[in-house]
Amino acid sequence: MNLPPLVQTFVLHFGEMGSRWGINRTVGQIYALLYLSKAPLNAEDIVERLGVSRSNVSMGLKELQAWNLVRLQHKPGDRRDYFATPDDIWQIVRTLVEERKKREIDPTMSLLREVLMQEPASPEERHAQERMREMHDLFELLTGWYADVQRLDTERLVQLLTLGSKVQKILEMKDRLFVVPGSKKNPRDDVKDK
Amino acid sequence: MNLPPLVQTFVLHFGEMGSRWGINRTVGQIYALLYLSKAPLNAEDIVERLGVSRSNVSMGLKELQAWNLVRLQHKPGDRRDYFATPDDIWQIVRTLVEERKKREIDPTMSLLREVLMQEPASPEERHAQERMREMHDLFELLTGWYADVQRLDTERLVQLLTLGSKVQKILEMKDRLFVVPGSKKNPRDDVKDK
DNA sequence: CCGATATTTCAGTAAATTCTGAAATGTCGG
DNA sequence: CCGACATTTCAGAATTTACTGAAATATCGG
Repeated sequence: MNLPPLVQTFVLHFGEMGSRWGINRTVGQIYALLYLSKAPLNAEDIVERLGVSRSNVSMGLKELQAWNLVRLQHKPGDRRDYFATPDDIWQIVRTLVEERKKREIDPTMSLLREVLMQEPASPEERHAQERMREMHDLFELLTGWYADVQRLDTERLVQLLTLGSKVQKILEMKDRLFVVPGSKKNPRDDVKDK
Repeated sequence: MNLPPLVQTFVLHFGEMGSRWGINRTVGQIYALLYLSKAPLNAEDIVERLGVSRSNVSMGLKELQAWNLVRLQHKPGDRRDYFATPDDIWQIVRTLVEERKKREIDPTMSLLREVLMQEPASPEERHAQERMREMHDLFELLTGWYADVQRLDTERLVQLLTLGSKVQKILEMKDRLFVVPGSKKNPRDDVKDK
């Protein structure tokens, strides 16, 4: 491996982290390398820097492309393929979440919906179905939230995340401001909330 | 494998999904089984239902315990260990997120902080460091949001998630209500935002 | 302390995955 | 169409991970 020490540390770490996800070490390393690189790299560049075989790099790049995590580019007068990650890290996050949803959540939801249609043949199955229903509803809530938030532009998304749970406070404020006339919200209700 | 069809479908699916995470098939299956089960199960129960070796189950349970994903219980007059998942699915989510953070995000943040302290020895390293800084800041924002939200009780958390990005609307409303006196916000600013 | 039962450990094997080199395929300029 | 270069494919090798059975360890009631 032929990399500046600082880069190498990061690349090795992401190789290991990749293993903890479904992603293999080389793919993790390729991605990390591209992420840190100023200019796009071609396959041969990657081979030299990571010290793995050409075919391995080819497969790794193919996988990263399947995940929409790298962009293929070309230089004029050079017919090799160059690869880069998006400059905007938020775009990376969006892609990652989107792809994991597509591969993990969506199929699970299909399966849950299907199984929930069936008639339980025993109390045991009835209970199992209830549990699956809980999971289904949870995923629905989370994906609904995601679908909603995902549409925000980055600036607003950051705003929202920075707020965190302080949103609650604003909500409560809103509730106080727009009391339905006649509901006569009792100020002492606050005590209960504590 | 000796399971009601409906349960088996789910268990097999989670075995496969487990593989896509760092978790191996058997561990995924054990967890799925416990999740669906009404009563706690002992190791021998799991062996019978999944048709894997006793030692494999032992290791799998150990791993699930290390993840805090299962609770160990005992029945009076029975010295075998019984295992169950929390009844509250939100508790499960919280544990999962917490543990993944501990294993993946926290070590990555340490590494990033460490590498960011070093002096870049070349323009290449300087750029790499900038990229790492972006990642660091991103993670900081996300973990900050998480730390904040994680404290909410489940009811409020669900409220927040149900709202999704509608929070934005409320924020804008708040901004309009509490304009700093003298700032004279121009209504035409809205046009720019579009 | 003993025997019965439960769990864990671990060395060896099985299985799955990752990686490589060589060959095949694709693509360009001339 | 050819030759040079680029990329992909793929069978087998290397490595890693998962799994098993047997032995070791632990814990209980008596």
